[in-house]
Amino acid sequence: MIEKSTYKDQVISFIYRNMLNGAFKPGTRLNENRLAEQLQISRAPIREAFKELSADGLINYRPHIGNFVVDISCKNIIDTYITRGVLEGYAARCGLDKFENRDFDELYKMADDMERLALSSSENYRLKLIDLGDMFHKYIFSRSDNEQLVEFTMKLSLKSHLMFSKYWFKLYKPAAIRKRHRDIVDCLSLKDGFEVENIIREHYSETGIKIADLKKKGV
Amino acid sequence: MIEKSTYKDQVISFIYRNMLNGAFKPGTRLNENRLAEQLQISRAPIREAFKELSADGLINYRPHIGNFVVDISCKNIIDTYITRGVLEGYAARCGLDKFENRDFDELYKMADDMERLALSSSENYRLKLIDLGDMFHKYIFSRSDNEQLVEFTMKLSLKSHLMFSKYWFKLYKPAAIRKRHRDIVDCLSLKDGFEVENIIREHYSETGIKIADLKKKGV
DNA sequence: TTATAGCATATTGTCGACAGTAGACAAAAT
DNA sequence: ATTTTGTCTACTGTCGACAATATGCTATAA
Repeated sequence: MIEKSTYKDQVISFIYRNMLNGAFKPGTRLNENRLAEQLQISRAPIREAFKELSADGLINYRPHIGNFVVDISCKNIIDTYITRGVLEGYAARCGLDKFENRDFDELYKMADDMERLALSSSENYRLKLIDLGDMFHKYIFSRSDNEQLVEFTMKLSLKSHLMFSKYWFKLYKPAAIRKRHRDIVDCLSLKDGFEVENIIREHYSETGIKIADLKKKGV
Repeated sequence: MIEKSTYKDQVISFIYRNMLNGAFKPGTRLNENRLAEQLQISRAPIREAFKELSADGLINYRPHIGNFVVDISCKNIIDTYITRGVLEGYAARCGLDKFENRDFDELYKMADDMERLALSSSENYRLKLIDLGDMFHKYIFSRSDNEQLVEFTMKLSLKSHLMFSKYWFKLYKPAAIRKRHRDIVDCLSLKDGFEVENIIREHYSETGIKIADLKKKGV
């Protein structure tokens, strides 16, 4: 299906790109006039884009003052990951009955591919690794059949993707990446809802703490 | 402190009020021009308000078509309450250590007051009951010290408040309201995180199912 | 009669201009 | 020297008008 695109949507993806490539660093002020001039459009669609980004928690809006790329504290990073773990953990538990053997095969394969990608030093492969990680987790929480749960989970996914993806490849060794994800699949295949929630919560809170740590050290 | 208010904020609370009093029923189209004329302002602040309401999941935005008060399906009602239970349950678990005896006294008192208010037939007391219910739960999840968690929980709180508060007084008998909430406090005071999560999840999923049921019967 | 193409109308999307506010700096008062 | 007051500027908030789009209606063709 062909997507209809307004200026607002293009502004949003423009800002996404700039956040990802580091042009819009945390704390940066996003000036309406400058952006409008830069993109050769009026301020209206810029403002609409800001509202949406603000709702997703990616920029910080202060009335009469302006919009700023969110600058997340260490505590907030951990909170975000913990919350993500709670949501995805429960989502996985809900969808547990729907997983079949071919799902586990697929997920194991993803975990193996992650290791392979992580072993490469190419920038391009690194990006693929990040995408694959997103896919892995989305595969898991999407089974829940609870729209509200999925919506929140994806919101946090987007946030951590844009804010922290630059850290991800520094967190774990390739073999550890594989193991951490295979462990989740192992747990899923045992169909023990309680343990599934636990391991996914652990998975995220551990990562959150590591990223907060990296940030504190000012990487 | 003096509150500064823009037109956008006033539009938002105008729409809140109308959703609560039933003037803007689920599915209603919100026409920009009409609202602008009605409130004697331009369309700009109206559109800004829409963006914010849409982000909170209270209205539904369809590009190039318009904005509509969300019309939630029965499944979606249940999903919303289940998710709320998951979030508040975990938040309560996180803040469990911070609860002291005087907190439990306070919470028990709230539960008792709820019964008293529920016994009255006055419209005004009914509204107070709803507020007290919100306070009770907020008292619990606010202890978590996890901003992200609290943010999501409050979002769902707002949503269910605006969409379903008209149903609440039909759900349980006054004595049951008291008991259901006292049970939660009992559980909190035992400081068993696992059980706390469970009882709060139950609390919400049960309510979600009941409301979905009422809606299906077309009350 | 039914299907399709084009027109009409209402509504959203975008524009450029102006109004109002926050924050910085300079001037005045103590 | 320090605090207060006034002014100036850059920015956000709001405006009314126009452009683009969706949808229903009508006319035409099969």
